[in-house]
Amino acid sequence: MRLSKLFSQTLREAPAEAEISSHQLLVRAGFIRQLAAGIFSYLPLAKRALTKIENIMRDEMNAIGGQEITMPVVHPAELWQESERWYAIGSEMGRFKDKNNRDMVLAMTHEEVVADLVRRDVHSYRQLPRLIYHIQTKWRDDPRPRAGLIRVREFTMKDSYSLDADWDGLDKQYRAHYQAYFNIFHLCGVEVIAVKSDVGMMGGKLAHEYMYLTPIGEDTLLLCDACGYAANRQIARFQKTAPVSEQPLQLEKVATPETKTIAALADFLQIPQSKTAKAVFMVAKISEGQDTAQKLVFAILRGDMELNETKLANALVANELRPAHDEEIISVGAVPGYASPVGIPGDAVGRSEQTPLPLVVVVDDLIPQSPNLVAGANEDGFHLRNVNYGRDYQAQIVADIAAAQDGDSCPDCGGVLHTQRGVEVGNIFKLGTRFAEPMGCTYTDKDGVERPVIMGSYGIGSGRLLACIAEEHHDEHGLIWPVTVAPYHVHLVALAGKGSDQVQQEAESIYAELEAAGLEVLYDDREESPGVKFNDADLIGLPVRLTVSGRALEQGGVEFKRRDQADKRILPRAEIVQQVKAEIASLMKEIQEKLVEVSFAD
RNA sequence: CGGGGCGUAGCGCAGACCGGUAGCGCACCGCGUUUGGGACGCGGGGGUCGGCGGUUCAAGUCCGCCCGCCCCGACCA
Repeated sequence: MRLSKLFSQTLREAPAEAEISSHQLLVRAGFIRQLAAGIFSYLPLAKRALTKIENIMRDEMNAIGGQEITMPVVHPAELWQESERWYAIGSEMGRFKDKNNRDMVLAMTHEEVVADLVRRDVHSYRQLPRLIYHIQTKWRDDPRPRAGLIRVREFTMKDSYSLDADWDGLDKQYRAHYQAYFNIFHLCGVEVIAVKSDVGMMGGKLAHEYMYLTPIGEDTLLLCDACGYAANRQIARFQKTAPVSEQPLQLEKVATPETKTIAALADFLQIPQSKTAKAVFMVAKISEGQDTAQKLVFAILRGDMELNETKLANALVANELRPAHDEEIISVGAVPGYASPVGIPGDAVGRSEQTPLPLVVVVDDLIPQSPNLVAGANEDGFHLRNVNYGRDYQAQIVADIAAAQDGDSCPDCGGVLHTQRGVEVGNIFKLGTRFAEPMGCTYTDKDGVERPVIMGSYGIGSGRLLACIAEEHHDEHGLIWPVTVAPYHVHLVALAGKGSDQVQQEAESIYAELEAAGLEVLYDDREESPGVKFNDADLIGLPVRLTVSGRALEQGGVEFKRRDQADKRILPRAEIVQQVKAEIASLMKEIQEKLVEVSFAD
């Protein structure tokens, strides 16, 4: 490809809104252009890199028995109503009506369509197991797209769906993906760790997320160096230190003016925060079939702990959770800043605007073991000493709802947990019968018994992966593509001044030779100064740079430089093709060697 | 959805407080010089100043409403 003909242009300065390196560099190097918030065009260089990423995914999927298909981007709403996700998912789902006024859905993912295909075509155990996958555009109207390609609304994803007759089969396909995904990320030059994750809107039994560790990541992970425990903060467990047991003492009201926070309370009473109870009010939407009930949630934790909303939502089986307004808190008889469940009837009903809201009290599982806590008195300016769970109040739900924090103890080995940020570049889910049951995907087994198909679903976003590669592989001058995903392998720079036809002719013939040898070459044939050409080469970041110049020709060849190394050397004119091929092969080998068997951590 | 910021040429920005002919750098086009790390000279093109409404003799500038984009939070297969 001649740079003079390429549809894109490098920029000296990145748009002001680009903050992270991958975003700035991909824009400056002419890979991507933004159309709207979270919606991007991919120019030729990006398209070529994406195609390589996707082909790596194809190879690995095919290697574990995958068969590529394509499923639609537009789905009839009925399918999503059958799975009930039409009701469970809010504004994130793109909905519109067709010309006949029928509700339609823009695909966020394809479990429903897979289920529909399966129930139409799969009837016998002889048709299982199967693995199908596709690479398709999805739409998720994310409340806040950000960080360039890391978090977008329209994106392309490779997703695969495993279909099995039994749970052992699912386990096999799950483990096959577990390893295949490590292979894909290693081949793309991105180190990841697999962490257990929340199953979220997918439902299902077990899920792992593949996290690329980076400070710009939006997920917080808890990692244990001692035993390797790794989990998304959303579900991370930790060992709670059991408090020293005490005889329950008598309730005692104490005046605590202007102490509406736990910190202020502990300070005022000169007690540790662990001797206080914290009340957090949320409003949960809980779907009951096609109806959605709202409940006012009164969550109680020890004062030294933070609420983990995902754990709370899971304990409630809620699809949505938001902080309660003060009026809603007051409507059940509690006082914001001085609230506690003591004296609030368990069947209390509050009001949100005009709607009655049933109350549900949830306490963290450490609370019943923690005696004589200080909690609010539901009276402005007063707290209660010696509040004891069971004696003074009851909860409908006792569960682990506390967030793990830096320095907490590892749930598996007791070691110290630390937090790190990461970007989720892929995930694998054991769906089980989450979609097969409601959508009627059944097959007949050997004994003539009808059984549900057991499903798994596995996704990798290709654009996000591209961004993570760029994030990982760059320096102050520009991108540094791993050879496996580089849009081209060789950046051929011709430094031909006017009146130096010889350099131009040599460059042209070297370009032709490289192309003829099957090498992928980006040839800078523009009339630009050397500085511009070198800077653009560094910015675009192809693995190998060849410079044809009068100086190099005098030394008998062309100058060779790897983008990831500083040193340069002259390749003899006659050996250019052969040596470049050898270099590319050795770069490929460097990456191939990173492929390792990763032990499966359940 | 809450908090904050920003919309002036393709990109980066000035002009706005204090209303009076819309500017600078880069990029782009032409000619010439230059060619190993973002060259130089001369000439040139490109703007509904995010939109609508208001105030005014006069609005990029003042007022109101709306839209878009970015950041923090909420949310998130």
